[in-house]
Amino acid sequence: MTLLSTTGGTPASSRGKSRRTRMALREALLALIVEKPLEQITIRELTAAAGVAYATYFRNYADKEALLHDLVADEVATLLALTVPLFVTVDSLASTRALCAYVWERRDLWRALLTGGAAGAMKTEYQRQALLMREKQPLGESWLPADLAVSFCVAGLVEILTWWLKHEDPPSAHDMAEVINRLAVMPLMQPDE
Amino acid sequence: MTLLSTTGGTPASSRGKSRRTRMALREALLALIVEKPLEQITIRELTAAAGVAYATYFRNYADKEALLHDLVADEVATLLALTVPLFVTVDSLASTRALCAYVWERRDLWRALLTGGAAGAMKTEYQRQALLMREKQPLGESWLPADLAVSFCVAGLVEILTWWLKHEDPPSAHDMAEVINRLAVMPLMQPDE
DNA sequence: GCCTGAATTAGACACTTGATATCATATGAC
DNA sequence: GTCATATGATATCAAGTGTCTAATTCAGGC
Repeated sequence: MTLLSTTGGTPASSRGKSRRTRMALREALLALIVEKPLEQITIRELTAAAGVAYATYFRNYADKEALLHDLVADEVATLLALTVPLFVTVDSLASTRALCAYVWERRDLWRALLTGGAAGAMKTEYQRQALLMREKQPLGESWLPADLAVSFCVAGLVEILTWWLKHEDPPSAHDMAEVINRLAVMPLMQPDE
Repeated sequence: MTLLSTTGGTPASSRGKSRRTRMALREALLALIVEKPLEQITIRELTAAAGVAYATYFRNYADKEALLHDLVADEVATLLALTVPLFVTVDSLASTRALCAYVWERRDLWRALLTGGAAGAMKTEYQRQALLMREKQPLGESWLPADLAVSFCVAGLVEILTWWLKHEDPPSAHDMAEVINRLAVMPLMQPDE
């Protein structure tokens, strides 16, 4: 079920020791990224938190950005799979509720990724994957350019979800689905004249 | 001791040499930020591009972030003054057109700030100032929380403007005003039932 | 249970960069 | 011209990245 990182460089041995190393690094980064952006996290403190030697980091990742990208890309793929139905289904509100339910269910993870120092990377990767998806499955004609629609929708989604998970007394997933639908989904539809 | 010559706030020197230094640094940063984010710009390369000594940078700005913040805060204040009318006027579309006309008129500046490495700082500062503005002039009750409305609107505005200025064959300001109004302004209004 | 190769460890190392300090020089206001 | 002030040029420190080497550990096949 878990999508493994698709970092090409390492041979088939990625099931042994180095897999555990990478998992430890990912979890350590996830814990650190909650409080500060990547630039303020040193590789030394990251490896210390993961219980891994400093030099080992560079045998698994080329630089500091590579690990964050790995982590973010995997999780975004899951989120994107729940985002696509918003626009290919007839009942968009139901799909939006499913999306919110999932985010709420894993709110610890998404709070870390969205409200912490990975927010920028999240939006960038989300948009990148969403634009790739659009090319595969082109939507019908619309009153606004398709890539603008994608960029706006993703940016709005990230913004609203971030606000939600940052809030100390957060509204229910049901209410948030209403907000998302009204702000980031419905406005993209063809205006009926 | 004349009040006029040594006006409070900035020392009398801000009309002389150091003013020219700061202007040179701002323009150099503006040129460099087009291609890469602030983290990848070294102060040594910045001062070289500005034609000033390395140490001089720190006599004018506390650290690396200060210059970018200075630059961004000034321009954002101008943009925000044109953003507020979108929500306090009856004819929001007319205000949106004025906003777009201004951005188009100064498109070189805004292309540098929005499509380059300052995009993140732009959004952050735009939202920060907009939230301050909201506290001074509280809007009426709405179906969604005021701070979420501000965050979403600013994020959407930045996203759409960025797309516009990145585009090689950009639509007219008039058309973009229509898009902005439909995506980032109207959806926030009270739904009529 | 042992062997073998791949991965990790630990430490030192060169290099880049942010930020500070010092002193001589140049500039602009009066 | 004088004088306060800003700048130029340079040295320096601290911190962090990325590389390298040799010794060590570990997983899995025999």
